[in-house]
This record gives sequence, C-alpha cells and structure tokens, in this order.
Amino acid sequence: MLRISKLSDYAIVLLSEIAREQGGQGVTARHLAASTHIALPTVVKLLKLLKDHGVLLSIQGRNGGYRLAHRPSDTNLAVIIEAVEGPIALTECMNEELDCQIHHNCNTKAHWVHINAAFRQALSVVNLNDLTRGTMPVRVSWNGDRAPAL
Amino acid sequence: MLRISKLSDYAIVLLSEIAREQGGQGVTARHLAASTHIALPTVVKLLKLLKDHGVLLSIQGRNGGYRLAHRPSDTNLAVIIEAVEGPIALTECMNEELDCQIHHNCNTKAHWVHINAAFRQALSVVNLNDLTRGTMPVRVSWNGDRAPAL
DNA sequence: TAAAATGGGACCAATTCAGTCCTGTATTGG
DNA sequence: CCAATACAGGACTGAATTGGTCCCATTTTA
Repeated sequence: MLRISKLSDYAIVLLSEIAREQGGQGVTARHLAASTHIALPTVVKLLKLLKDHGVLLSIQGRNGGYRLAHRPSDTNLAVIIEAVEGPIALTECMNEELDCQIHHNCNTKAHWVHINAAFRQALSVVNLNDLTRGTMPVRVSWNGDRAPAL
Repeated sequence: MLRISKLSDYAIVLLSEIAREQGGQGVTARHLAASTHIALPTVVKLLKLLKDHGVLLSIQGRNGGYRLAHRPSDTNLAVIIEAVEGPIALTECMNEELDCQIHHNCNTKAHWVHINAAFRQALSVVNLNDLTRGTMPVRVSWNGDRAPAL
C-alpha cells in the first residue's frame, strides 16, 4: 500500500479549487462540495482541519466561507498533508524515541531520517500554483555520492 | 500518519540480520525470531513473503533456512518494501486509472508521478550493505529547477 | 522415522480510516 | 430582531486494513 490517505487527496483537490475560485469573498463549504463532488460533511471536516493548521482562514456568519491563509505558491503538498495526516514520519522511530525494543543495534534510523527528508522535500516542491496552472514543478536529480561513514 | 507498515520495518530488520549472519548455511526463521525479538509466526510470514518476491531463497528440510537471493548491495529498501506492501503508489490514481470521479480536470496526477518516483528513488539508494555496515548511503541534493510546462 | 525446517492457507483482534450526524455559535440580510 | 446561512466542535459508526496467530501439509536429514 503506502498510500497518501484519501482525506489528504481530497484536501488537495479542495485547496486547488479554492485557489482557483478565490475572489474577494471566501468560498463556502457547500459550494466546494458541489464543485468537487466530495460529500459535504467530509468537506466541512477537512476545511476545519486545514483551518486549524493555518492553511485556511475562515469567515463566520452569513456571507462567510474559507480563504487561503497564504499565497498559493506558499501552500505546498507537504504542508497540506501534514495538516491532514500529522507530521510525516515514515517509521515509528522517527516521531518519538519509543525505545524500539525490536533491535537495539538498530542503525537504520539514520537512513530513515534521510529518506524522510527527501520525501518531504519532494512534496514541498509542489504548490497550489503548480496545481491550478498546469506547470510541472520539479525536475528531480539525485546524486549517488556517498557521504562519509558514520 | 503516512507510515511504512510495521511489517516492512520488521522485514528490513530481518534482512539486515540475515545479511549479517549469512554464512554457508541458510538462517532459520526460529533463529531470526530469537535474535531480532520478533514473534516467530510473524517472522515466518514475512520470510515467506520475501521469498515469494524473489528477495530470499529458501532451503527446505531439516538443515534448511533462508538466504539472500541477491548480493546485499542489490537488495534495497524499495525492493523490500514493495515485496511486503506491494507497489509504491502514493495515490489511488497512480495504480489503476479508476477514472477518479472526484475531479475530472485533475492535473495533479503528473505531480504524483514525480513525487512517487522521487520517493522510490530515495528508498532504492539504501541497500542492505549500508544497513549492516554503518555507512550513510546518500547525500540528497535537490535542484529546484522548473521543468517546462506541460 | 522422528525431528526440524519451510509452504500455504485460514482466521481473528485491534486499530485506523472514512464518513455521518448533531448541537452550538457567529454573522447578516430582510 | 430574527431567521437563514455559514462555520465550530464534537461524538459516533461502519468499513477496511493491519498485525498477529494457528493449523496442517510437505520436504529433508540425522
């Protein structure tokens, strides 16, 4: 598997739509549900999450709605996914220490730190601007150079 | 979340152990369970998976066990994770077309293809040799250059 | 021939995930 | 002023996935 959750996927679609439509006023959850075909309760849930994590601003009351908290170019996939799923931590041992009982001579952690960073980097290069316009954001290059031994 | 599954994590530990101990004979599941502190049934399950996907070779019968199918330097994290979790496909739309009903003007797919490739690349650079010796395998570099628009 | 090993399933429990529902608060147009 | 519209914040449920166990068959060899 190893999937981005559906919710994250939805969140990306929703934010793209907001970035696309955002005029002076905010965009309402109801409107987004209609234009993206995502069920309203799910849309509401996600928008709240994104607001709590500072990705969106909300306007309450009758003519309310949501607006991007930052410029589209500053809202990237890493931020969005972290808002919905929490911090990107590919392995258990990344987040807390937890004292991984399985294997004490575990020297894999240093590698995970790198992989984690590379992955987050790949995500953070793509922003809402890239998604609303049709631009390809990034060319990945990778040098296989070896860093000095630990 | 966005975690590598525990099983993948275990698999990496098991393979590291096999790479470390592998002499002429194969290493038994029982022995691996003891040396890694992973429950035997789980070890058995994983070794079978890894064998089915060509990562390990098995020797049946009394003095049987498992051996690496390839050199440690040829067994990398991408291969291991794919053996345990299936193909690396960060989003639903990567694997099959499935005609993603949510959003028809979806131009995110091209981005996911890139992110997916970058992630797999990051995983494939780390191999069993790196894990058994304490070498840092990779220095990640990333150029933010923009490729031409789609 | 019995013991030790893999082979191949089925199976269960627990967690996580996706999605819904309900009630409250803020704002504003009429 | 009040009703309609929108967000706020939970609780809750059903489904799917995951982690883990168990059982029995087959292979090999001391």
